Amino acid sequence: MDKLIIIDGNSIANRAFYALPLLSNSSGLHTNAVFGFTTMLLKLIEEEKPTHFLVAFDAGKVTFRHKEYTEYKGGRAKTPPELSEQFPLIKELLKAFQIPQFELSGYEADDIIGTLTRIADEKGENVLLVSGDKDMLQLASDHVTVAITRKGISEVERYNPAEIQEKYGLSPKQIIDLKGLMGDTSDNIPGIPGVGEKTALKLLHEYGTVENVLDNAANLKGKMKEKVEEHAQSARMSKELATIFREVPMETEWSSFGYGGYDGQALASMFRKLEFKSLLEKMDLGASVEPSEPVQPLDVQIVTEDGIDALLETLGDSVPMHVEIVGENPHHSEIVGLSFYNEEHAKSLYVPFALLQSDAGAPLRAWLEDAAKKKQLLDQHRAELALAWQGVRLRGVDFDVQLAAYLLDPTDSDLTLSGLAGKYGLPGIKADEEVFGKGAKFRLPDEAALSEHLCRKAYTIARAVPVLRVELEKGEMHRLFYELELPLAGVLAEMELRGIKMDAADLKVFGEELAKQLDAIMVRIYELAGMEFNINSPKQLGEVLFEKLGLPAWKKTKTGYSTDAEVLEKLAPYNEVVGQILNYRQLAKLQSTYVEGLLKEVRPETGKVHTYYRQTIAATGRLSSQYPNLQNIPIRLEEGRKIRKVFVPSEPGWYILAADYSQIELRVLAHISQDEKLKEAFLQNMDIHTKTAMDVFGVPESQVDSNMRRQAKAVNFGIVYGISEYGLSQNLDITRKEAGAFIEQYFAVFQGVRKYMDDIVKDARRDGYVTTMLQRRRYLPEITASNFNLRSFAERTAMNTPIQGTAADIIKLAMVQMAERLKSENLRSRMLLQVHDELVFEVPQEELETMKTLVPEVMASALKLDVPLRADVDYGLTWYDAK
DNA sequence: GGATTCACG
DNA sequence: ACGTACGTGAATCCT
Repeated sequence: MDKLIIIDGNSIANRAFYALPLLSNSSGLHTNAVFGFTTMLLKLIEEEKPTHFLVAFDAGKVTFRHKEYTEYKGGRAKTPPELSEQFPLIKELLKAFQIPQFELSGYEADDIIGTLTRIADEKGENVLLVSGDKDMLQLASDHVTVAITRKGISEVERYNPAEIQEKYGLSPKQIIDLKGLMGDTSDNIPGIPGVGEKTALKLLHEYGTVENVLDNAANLKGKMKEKVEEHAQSARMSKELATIFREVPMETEWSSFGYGGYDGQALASMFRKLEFKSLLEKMDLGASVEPSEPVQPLDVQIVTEDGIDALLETLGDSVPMHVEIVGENPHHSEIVGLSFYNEEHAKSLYVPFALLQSDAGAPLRAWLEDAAKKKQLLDQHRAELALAWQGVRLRGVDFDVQLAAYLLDPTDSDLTLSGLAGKYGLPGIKADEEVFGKGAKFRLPDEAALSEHLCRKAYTIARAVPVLRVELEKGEMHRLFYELELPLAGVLAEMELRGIKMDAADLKVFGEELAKQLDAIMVRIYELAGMEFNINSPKQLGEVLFEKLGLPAWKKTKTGYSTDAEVLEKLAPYNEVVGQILNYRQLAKLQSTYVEGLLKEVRPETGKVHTYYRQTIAATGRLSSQYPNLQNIPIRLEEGRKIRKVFVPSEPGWYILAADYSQIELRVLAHISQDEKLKEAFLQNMDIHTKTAMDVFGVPESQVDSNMRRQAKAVNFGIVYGISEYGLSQNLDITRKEAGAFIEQYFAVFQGVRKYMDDIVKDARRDGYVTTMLQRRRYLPEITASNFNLRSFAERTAMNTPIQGTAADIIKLAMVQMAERLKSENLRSRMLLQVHDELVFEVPQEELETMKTLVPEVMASALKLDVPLRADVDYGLTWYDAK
């Protein structure tokens, strides 16, 4: 038997658009409605296996309904451009799916659908009608099932006449009467004012139709009677408007809706354009790529003991390769094996890790360590760490696919090979998840499947390298890549492998003291609250504070009361318990994250922690740090700052030396904006917040008090973050108007900064991206959004990224240069940590004097700006003392 | 796994 | 009218 699926195109597109976050691909095309539409189509094809398929769209703006009622659909918000621009994409998508589309000028999709379902009814063919609009229920019949989307788009609720009867106690036809009485705000259909679904249902259960309700108005009572009598005409018209017209004149050949499946090639190319990577993979369309890149079966050879010599010969002087590592933290992970691809002979080679580590593997290990043998990898940093822990020092990497892809789009969250293959039109490759499974289900497959997959990786890297190389050139990021990021990867690995020594015993003692204090505070909190509860649970805490103790709740989160520090500080005067909770929170944080968290990461053999700097995470070009994060060790509050006392030199008689840039972001801003006043402040080496206070408040230095300086400092922060009145007012706890006055006053003085802020936003709109001084790039597709919030966010990002990103460029330069200097000057001092604007070293006593000058000198001269860069240095026996 | 909170620059 | 300061990672709770 035939089965026709009809989709209410406009309705489903709308549903998808509002149900999903505003996705966009890297060229700024919005894709959320298309994505939602696609998932729905795939699901329907898979689950329903339709023999016939059709999508109906509204055509034109004026329909016969407007002639009868000019207000029809008036007051409806205009379709946002982010959605309008997706309709052509949806239509293109449907072509790839080979699903017929239907629209007729002067009629809405509803009417086309109404007519088609009538015809199907008459022919006795089965129809599944999919819409987001409950009005469609009027079309349900023995042959027509109506599926209405609910919450989001993935789920639908199906209705046949019996189910409508069950849920509403109405027949499908009575759905029209329901709307006649209720009206519909979204279509501007009035109905009877004051009659909602409940009342309407009650009336219909009693009287059956609108007409009958009106005829029996006299039997109604009180207010209801008045309303019905007064709006009788409105109810009749509303019913008429709500009635789907089922006699649209159209030529219908049932066979023209026949569905024979989608065009895989067309769909794959569509998904690539839209960057629907997950769908490409899920449908295994990654394989059906552009004709220029057909998937080649690989000639895989698993290398054995006596094959090593031949392998080395095949590898030659330059080869794409892959190191398969299991585990998140490369400082303790397992290596599965290595794979290589030889372009010339189209040969793939797989080396199990055990072979590499055996005696027979020695020549290959030497080859890996030979800097003259060039290698191209995905994530050399990770490979280098994992291999180093196994005693093999990887050298000679001259291209890194992951690092390159990060520079091309630092916001790309999927820098795996299968992700990049989808994005850059490379031959398809399975996602690791598909081969290994994930979480508890992770398993290595048999060696044949394993070697095939890993060799496919090396092969994909081979295909990726030339593509990414060209893209880097196009974006003028080749120097950033070859001269900065690639060398930096090696510098980072060196720092991380070295690790930093911790006094674990001392940390334990600190933790024991914390535990005592926490115990005491906890007892006191229970006493003051009059009950025991989990202080760590914001939910329970909220109930205690705002319900039991009745404190005023003024800020909410998605799930309930907010209990963050800002709220608690305002509540502190009301009840002693609040201060105790703040205190508890502070110490609990130290205990769990810094004492227990750090102790877990200390290597018992060496007493060191080895952080893992991530070079491809932050959208601005900064590094991030994991396992443990050593970029957020407490410093602002003395209690927490004490944690820094356990970071000590790894050798007796050595010191910790730390140097941090002074106001690097504002100096960068002075340079980029060329603002005369700001440049002058730094050229004269003034305290920038005091100077800002003088200029903003118009007073001499002697009259700047600490409060004025504090406010000026907040304004400077705001400037760097991409200022908004609202943000500044929140930060300073002042009104928006006052914040606005500050900002205006600031810009009146720093006019070059104002011009920069205006220009950078315009540039971002024109180009779709912003760049740092070293050409690091960040795309901002939402800069043209019609949604105020999204657009504002993108504008602030446009202002902030060149500043934060250039500062990141500078300290990265300093790190690479510093590593070179330590080596060239035969210094024993070691660079250990980077904290965004600070570098930390361990230094033998006899090098203290040298390093005290060298480090600030290298940092200050890393990049030449039109204002001086300055780094302050200090040293001591612990990180705490190097302040 | 999302939400909340809080540590850093 | 709209309602967020920019960039991160980790611990904890709870659905």
